[in-house]
Amino acid sequence: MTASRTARERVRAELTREITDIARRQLATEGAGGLSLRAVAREMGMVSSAIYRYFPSRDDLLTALIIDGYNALGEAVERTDAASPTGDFLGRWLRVCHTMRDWAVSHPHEYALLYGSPVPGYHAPQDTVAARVRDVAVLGRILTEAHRAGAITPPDLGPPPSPAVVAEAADISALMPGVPGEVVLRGAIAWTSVYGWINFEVFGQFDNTIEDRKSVFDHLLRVLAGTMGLTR
Amino acid sequence: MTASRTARERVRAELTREITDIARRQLATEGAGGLSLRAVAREMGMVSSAIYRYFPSRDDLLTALIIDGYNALGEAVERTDAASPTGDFLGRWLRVCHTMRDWAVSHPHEYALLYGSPVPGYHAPQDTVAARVRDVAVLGRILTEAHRAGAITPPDLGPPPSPAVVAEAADISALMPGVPGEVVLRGAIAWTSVYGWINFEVFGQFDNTIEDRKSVFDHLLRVLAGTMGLTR
DNA sequence: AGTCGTCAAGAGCAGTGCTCTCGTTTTCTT
DNA sequence: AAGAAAACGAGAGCACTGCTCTTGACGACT
Repeated sequence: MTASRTARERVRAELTREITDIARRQLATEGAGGLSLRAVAREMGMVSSAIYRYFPSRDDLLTALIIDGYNALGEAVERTDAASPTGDFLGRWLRVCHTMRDWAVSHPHEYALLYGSPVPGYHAPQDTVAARVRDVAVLGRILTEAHRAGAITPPDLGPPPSPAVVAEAADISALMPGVPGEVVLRGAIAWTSVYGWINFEVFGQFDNTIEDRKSVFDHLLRVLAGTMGLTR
Repeated sequence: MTASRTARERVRAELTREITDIARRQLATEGAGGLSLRAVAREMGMVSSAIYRYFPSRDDLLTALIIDGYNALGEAVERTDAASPTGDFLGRWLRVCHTMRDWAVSHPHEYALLYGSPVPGYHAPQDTVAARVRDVAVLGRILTEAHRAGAITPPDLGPPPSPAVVAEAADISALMPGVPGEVVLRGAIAWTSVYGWINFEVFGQFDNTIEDRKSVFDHLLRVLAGTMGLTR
């Protein structure tokens, strides 16, 4: 009985997947604004209204693509970290961040969907949060393990954060049990710096200014490791 | 003679200004994607095709808004720095960056136009570069003057940058004559970190995570000052 | 076997950027 | 001052978008 029901659901799942695949291809070439439900339908040989059986609106399609994007990025990062020697904390930090940058550079439009300006009229639903934290969770794990191994000694770079500021980062601290608040904040700073760089690079702010961006990015990562006090 | 000619050009300039004003208001409420030439024309009591006498395409209107945005941000930053005591380099750094963040938070859609993902199908023409460097020029001035005053002693945060990496930042170095390459790079890193934070904040990445963002941002700025070696 | 839900298709609505044409008005030239 | 030239607003129209509603056919469950 489930077989027949599955028969229908299978073709439905397949069509849903085909829609997202075509949409992702359109997204990669045209960008988020150029994503057109009618064009997707045309490419599938369907009529435009039929798409709405699978995605109630354009925003729902975008949401699916966003979740897929977070998962693709998160999976790439997780795989990189899993392939690294556990005790090489500095190396893990460098490789993980390079993976993030590589992914962003090779998927600029998808990256823009995740970390660029929100699409007009679109507000991300809660469904995305689970997939969104995969990359920051990896950083948290690296810092936590490095701290346990005594590989973190943050340098003195000015006045320590006030308890109120430390408290503000409580949600991030939850990802790094046992790590002191100052180190958590340094990690968050490094995190925003990395994405700040990637944003600038992907969105063209370095055009005609910096050419060998991977090398400068690598230097950025090492300076950030220094500010976090990640020594090995 | 110029009076009569000016008569027409004056009304033209006035209408052009009215168009950009209405467009900016639309941009502020709807975002870049919701900017509609027809809606602007409607609000002016014109017919849509008349707008094209003033802006050949929607992209040209966007370009005008982008240039205006860079100038508004740059002017705010310059005014802040001009009002600060010249020798208070750390204070200038803090105030200038807070001004940038304040502007971004209070003009999120305009900010998104400047530093978010590029508008679909839109490629910034060269006209924007002159206005775009006003804020980074201010940072360059602060660092240059601080360096001359001996207020910069960058801490050791790992291996120094290779000559090749320093050479990549030549265009940025040109803004800071006499400043050593390592400091220039630290400055560029701080710069990308600041905008990385602002991006995260404006684009909603800190929602339900960090509440008192100004305070944490202030801490970020002080850590970055320490990274640059800006001590006073 | 009959009923009910799912589906693709088509027409249609309101909106968009943009083009072209047509009189009118203003400016420049002779 | 008169005529040529340029600029202008209005209107119709094209191709496109997201989305809704209805219709008729097919497949699934009682």
